[in-house]
Amino acid sequence: MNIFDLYKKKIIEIVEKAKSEKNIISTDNIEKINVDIPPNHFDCDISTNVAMILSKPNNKSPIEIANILIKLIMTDEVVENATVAKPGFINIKFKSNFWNKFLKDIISKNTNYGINLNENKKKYLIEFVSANPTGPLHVGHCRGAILGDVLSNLISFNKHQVTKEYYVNDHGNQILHFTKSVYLRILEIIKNTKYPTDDPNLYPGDYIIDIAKNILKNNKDLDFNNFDKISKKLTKLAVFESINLIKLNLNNLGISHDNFVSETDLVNNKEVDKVIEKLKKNNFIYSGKIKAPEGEDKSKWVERNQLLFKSTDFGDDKDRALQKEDKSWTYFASDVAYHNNKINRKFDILINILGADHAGYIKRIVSAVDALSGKKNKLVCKVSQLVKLIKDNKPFKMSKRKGDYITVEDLINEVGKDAVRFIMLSRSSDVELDFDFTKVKEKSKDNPLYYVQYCYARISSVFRNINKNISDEIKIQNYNFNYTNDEIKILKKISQWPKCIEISTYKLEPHRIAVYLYELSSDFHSYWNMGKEDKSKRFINDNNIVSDDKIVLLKAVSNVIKSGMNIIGAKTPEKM
RNA sequence: GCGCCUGUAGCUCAAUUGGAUAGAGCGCUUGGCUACGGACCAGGAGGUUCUGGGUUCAACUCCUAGCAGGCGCACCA
Repeated sequence: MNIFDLYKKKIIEIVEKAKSEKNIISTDNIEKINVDIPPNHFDCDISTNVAMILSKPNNKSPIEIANILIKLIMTDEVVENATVAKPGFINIKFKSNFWNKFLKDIISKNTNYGINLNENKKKYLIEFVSANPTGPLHVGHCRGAILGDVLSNLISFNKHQVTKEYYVNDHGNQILHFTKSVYLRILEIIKNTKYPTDDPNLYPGDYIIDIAKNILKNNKDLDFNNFDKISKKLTKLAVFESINLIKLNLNNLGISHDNFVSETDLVNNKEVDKVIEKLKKNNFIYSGKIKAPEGEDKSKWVERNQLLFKSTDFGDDKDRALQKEDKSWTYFASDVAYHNNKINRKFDILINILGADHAGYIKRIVSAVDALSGKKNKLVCKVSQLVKLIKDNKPFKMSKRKGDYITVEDLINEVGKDAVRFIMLSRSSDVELDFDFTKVKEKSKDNPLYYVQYCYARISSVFRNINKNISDEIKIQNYNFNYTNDEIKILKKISQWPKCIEISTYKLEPHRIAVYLYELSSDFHSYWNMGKEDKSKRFINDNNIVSDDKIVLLKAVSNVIKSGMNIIGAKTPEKM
């Protein structure tokens, strides 16, 4: 149960009652009230701003309103005490039987505790990674990949339906250069011709050689004498190899997509032509010229007459080109077709995860979705900022020219999948992230993954000591315990879990989960250490028994850590 | 020139969708292992939340004008 939602309803009931008894006149803005967590130094469990909200419509001071309301709040059977604080907050402390009810409920829910069932179930499509299929994933792709995956976990944790999709840009010039690179590596193998290293269009990485070898191995009767004749076939083969490489990388990160949608297929199926027609009909397309941006060297600018989409109608700074000079479609044009395809599949919410370097692309694609759906379909774009790699306090540089960038594989081999996932989520995606190799490998408080896992392992060890398993179901007859303030501190933290889930989902900010788990672990470690001086706070007593109230507490903490780590996609080992 | 993101303790970052006395880790400093797991804990010092204006009972949060850093701004994808 979400005690904040629950008590908000209660407060509204109380306000209605006060109105019917003519103690207050107006309940305007009542939907704006909050039930929140009070700051630590107050000895209470929840607080509400209701008096401040009702102050104006009733033409009374918040303190006056609060004093009227606390009399009614005090009559609630679960309330021990209600007080009014400075600007007009009402602080409420529960009787200890309240926490018993709370615990009984969350223990029965197991790892389902925290699911937000207030919303109607929706169909989500989340597109993420979508890296060019020209080689393995590198660190730059990693953060967005994890962000997308964890958002999917979060959304499906809340019982919505999620489809995870990867858009394969297997069309256009980049792919042509890529195919050419593979081709030249093949020639290098079968004809011993030297691979040109000075052509900046060609891909330098050694993995191209592996792709060439694989293609040769599986296509023994293919004739490689004429590039133009086999380029289409070769592109298909090379992209296939590349995507397999990427799938492997993703797999090692614990990520799997439901669909891979091919750009070439969209073009071949004439979906681009169709969507252009649709936009033309609705008057969003014209033939015109784009002006050079201010402040840049305009001498090299070539003005061309081309097919443009009126993205400025939707707030973009310029209209966007759909067709190249040779009349082939631009990347944007086929992406518009792809998004039309998404709209036709009737999702409620579309989400795209993009890297910081593509942030400038958002307005035009959102504009396209607005135009195509008549603003009925919403596309939400989430940007993940750069990751700065640091080793021994020095930045770690990669050179794209040499193709010596650090791959996802390198990263996982160095620090492990779970650490990569947890660290990438430990900060808001809006800020650049320092990924410090040295620290991530440390097994200390510097490393939040271990800190949280250690908490779970400690709980496991208690169960192990009494010959039980942490995942065993527990059966308690009567929830009739008296928790101390130190224990209630942990319970209060646990009570915030549904709120954490709700906000993380609403704002698409999964880092809040990592932060929360760290804080919960901190509260737990703190309590654990109290047991050193105060035996009553140890979980296992002198007779090697764990009392029921402590079992329940342990179980509640471990359930939340378990489900949080499930969402993040990191393991919770019972021993470390 | 324009757009997006960021600016909070010496450093790296949080801050409950506008709440009360802005919190963690690292670093500095004092203390705690015969211990249910010390991969841990308790205490101390450290702040004009980049600046100015505005909205609000209430602003790190929203609006506005600046400053600084990052990313981007053609038919690349």
